[in-house]
Amino acid sequence: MSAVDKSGFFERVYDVAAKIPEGRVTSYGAIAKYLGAAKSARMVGWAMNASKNRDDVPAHRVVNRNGILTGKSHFGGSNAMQQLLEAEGVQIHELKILNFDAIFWDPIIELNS
DNA sequence: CCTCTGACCGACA
DNA sequence: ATGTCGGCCAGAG
Repeated sequence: MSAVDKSGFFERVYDVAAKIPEGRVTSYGAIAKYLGAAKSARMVGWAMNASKNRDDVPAHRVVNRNGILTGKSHFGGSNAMQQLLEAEGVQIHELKILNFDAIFWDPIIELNS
């Protein structure tokens, strides 16, 4: 199996986030739970912060469990995060994903099938 | 080396 | 239903 080569929490987060299909979104807790550390959801978000060094990690597709673009503030200061998601066909209203339940991409389900 | 904080989530009162 | 607290890992001062 690929990935998990670098014994690091961040590397695993990058690996999962990089597999998020276009037009789909997931939550920090979902990734953390998939990694077996649901309580480390904060760390996932923080890993996203470091993901700025990784071009393969679409942090804009990762939101909180409310479907709100919490990390938007970290996305360069503007609503670039929402713009990116809308560009992929994700309907958002005031940083809130409308059909969040419909486009939600769960790594536990998708990667486990 | 020690301390604090951080893009969250779930439990409890 | 609303507010508060703990927890997890890693990096910066």
